Amino acid sequence: MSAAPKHDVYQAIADSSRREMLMLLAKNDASIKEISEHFSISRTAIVKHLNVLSDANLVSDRKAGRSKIYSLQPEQLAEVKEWVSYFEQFWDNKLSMLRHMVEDDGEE
Amino acid sequence: MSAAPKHDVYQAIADSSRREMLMLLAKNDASIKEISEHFSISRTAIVKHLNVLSDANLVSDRKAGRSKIYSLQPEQLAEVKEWVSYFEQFWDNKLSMLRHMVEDDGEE
DNA sequence: TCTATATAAAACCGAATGGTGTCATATCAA
DNA sequence: TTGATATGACACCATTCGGTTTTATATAGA
Repeated sequence: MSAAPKHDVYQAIADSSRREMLMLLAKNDASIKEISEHFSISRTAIVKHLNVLSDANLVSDRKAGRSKIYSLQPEQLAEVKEWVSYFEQFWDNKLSMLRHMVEDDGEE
Repeated sequence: MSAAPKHDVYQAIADSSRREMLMLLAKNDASIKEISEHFSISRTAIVKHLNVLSDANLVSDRKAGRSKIYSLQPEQLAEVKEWVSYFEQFWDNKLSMLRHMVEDDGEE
């Protein structure tokens, strides 16, 4: 039922600036201007990155006066987690066993 | 000490063909030809993808007669897992708490 | 109303990406 | 040796990506 993302989450997190933006938004919601202050690239470039994150449903935004506030929407990251989890058995058995034990409550 | 990857792991897994290749190699080592048979794109394209995976240290290869056999080398995926884990608290507290408990043995 | 502020929108650019096809080389097997 | 097989190495192509600058619009406040 979730909107089909134009950019998928893997593509969205492929860029380190975008990963930093997600980390930033994990701490606090922020306007475009506030986000820009943490990076050396232009505001336009920031907005493009935010659009990619938005297309991948990793952030949401709301208007507030003349600013646009972005919020983290991390649910889609669960997909990445799931995918990577498949490989956990190859480097850490203890953890993947625990995961199986714990995660037995409503997976599809 | 690990060789500095030219392509990073996030970029490597951004492409769905490359993710499929990793899944494939998780089941069995495979030659370029064998891998190619699972995809509709050209062998040349396959090789390029494998080079990206190799640059990111996600696969290794060995020569065997006239074939080149690729193996999964999943250690670098731990980095992705770690990064995504930071966000787990936002959608699953139980798991991230457990992770902290279990993972307390030698994380530098 | 006027001005400063925050964002939007568009055109442009070089480099990287994902793909192709062609030709060359190495190796196995008759 | 010869032919088929598996890979390597190029050159080429269209599109996307990450970035820029410029111009326009909306809103808050004095």
